[in-house]
Amino acid sequence: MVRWQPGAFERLRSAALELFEETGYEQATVAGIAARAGVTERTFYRYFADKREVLFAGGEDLQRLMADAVAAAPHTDDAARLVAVALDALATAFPDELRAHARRRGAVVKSQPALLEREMLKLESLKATLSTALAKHGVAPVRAAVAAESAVGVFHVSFARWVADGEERSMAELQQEALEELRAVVMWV
Amino acid sequence: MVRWQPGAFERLRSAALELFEETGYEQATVAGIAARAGVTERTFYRYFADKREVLFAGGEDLQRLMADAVAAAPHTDDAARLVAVALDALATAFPDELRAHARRRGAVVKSQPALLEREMLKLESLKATLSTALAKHGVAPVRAAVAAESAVGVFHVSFARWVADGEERSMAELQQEALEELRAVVMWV
DNA sequence: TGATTGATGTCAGCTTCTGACATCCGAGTC
DNA sequence: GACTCGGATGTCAGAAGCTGACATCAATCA
Repeated sequence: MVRWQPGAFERLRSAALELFEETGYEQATVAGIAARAGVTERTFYRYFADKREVLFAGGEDLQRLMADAVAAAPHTDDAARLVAVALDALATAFPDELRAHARRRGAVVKSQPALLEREMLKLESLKATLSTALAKHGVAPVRAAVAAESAVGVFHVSFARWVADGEERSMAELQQEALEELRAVVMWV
Repeated sequence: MVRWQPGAFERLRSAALELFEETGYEQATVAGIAARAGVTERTFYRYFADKREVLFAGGEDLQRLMADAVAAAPHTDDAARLVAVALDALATAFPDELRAHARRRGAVVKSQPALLEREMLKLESLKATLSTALAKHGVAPVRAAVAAESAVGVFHVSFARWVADGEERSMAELQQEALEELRAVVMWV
């Protein structure tokens, strides 16, 4: 009766993840996802820029969370301290309740280079945001850029471990450990 | 007369770069590139997996160069030393003669998120290669992963600067400087 | 009731990318 | 010189991703 039920966005996300799990990313068509969500293909593209993006919606929230945390940090140009603030903020975005869903999503992403590619672009965007945020605190450009690369690198490695089978430690713990490993490497030079 | 001139691969690469510069990446069609190179669209796809890839051919060489250098390094599990070896190897792949071409290519890549995305995937691949190479030397997995993230981060930042307008320093110098900045950040924690 | 606005549907069309098969050129063989 | 064989290319058809333009429907408010 009704032409459209509310929540098309969420329905599309769920439908896509399910279909990707069932048939594989490539086999699943946008038309198929849309049909499962009860809308047309055209509507899919009104919510998501492309087929891949349906798995990456909400990435801006993560950036804003991190950027706000750094911006609100006590005034300092100590890059290391600001990086710690950024990592703490990121950790809060991945509570244990989300791990099960993150694993499902991660399995799909890992299966397809095109999706890994998009994930890397999101991380690059995160790097750029962090670098800018650091620079606003007075960190010199090159130092800010390198710090952002390493910080997001720590996040990336930790996230991969957080999602890995059997892993139970929190993002905060894993990031702490990764950061210590980074220290151990750099100290030795 | 002749059905095909040798060197289709190089002709396609040149034609693509030129056309991208003239009309922009999105406006340029694969058919247009192929026509300019004197070949059909189908042949383009025999050389390059997709439209973007024409700007990234040769990435495997870079990986091999780095992997070989690390593999040939004196036996040690000192990650910092191995990272230095990897960065030195990477620097040799970017002599000043290549800078002009790298700038043209870089301008196109920077103009299009889809291309930036592919570039990030290549860097991710480089990270994976380095992480594996470090692990083969006995570096613990997490440490290897974090070290690879930071090392490729240093490379990335340095490469961006190397290609930037007005920059004249060598990749080796820029990487050295970036590495020192990284040290300064991490030391402070 | 009527106007307005936002979400959706419909449709046409371009482009990317792939599979299948035919064709041509060059190199070696007899 | 004729034959053959393999690699590179051309031809063709078609699926799927994506976009612009325009119509339609439902909720809201005047």
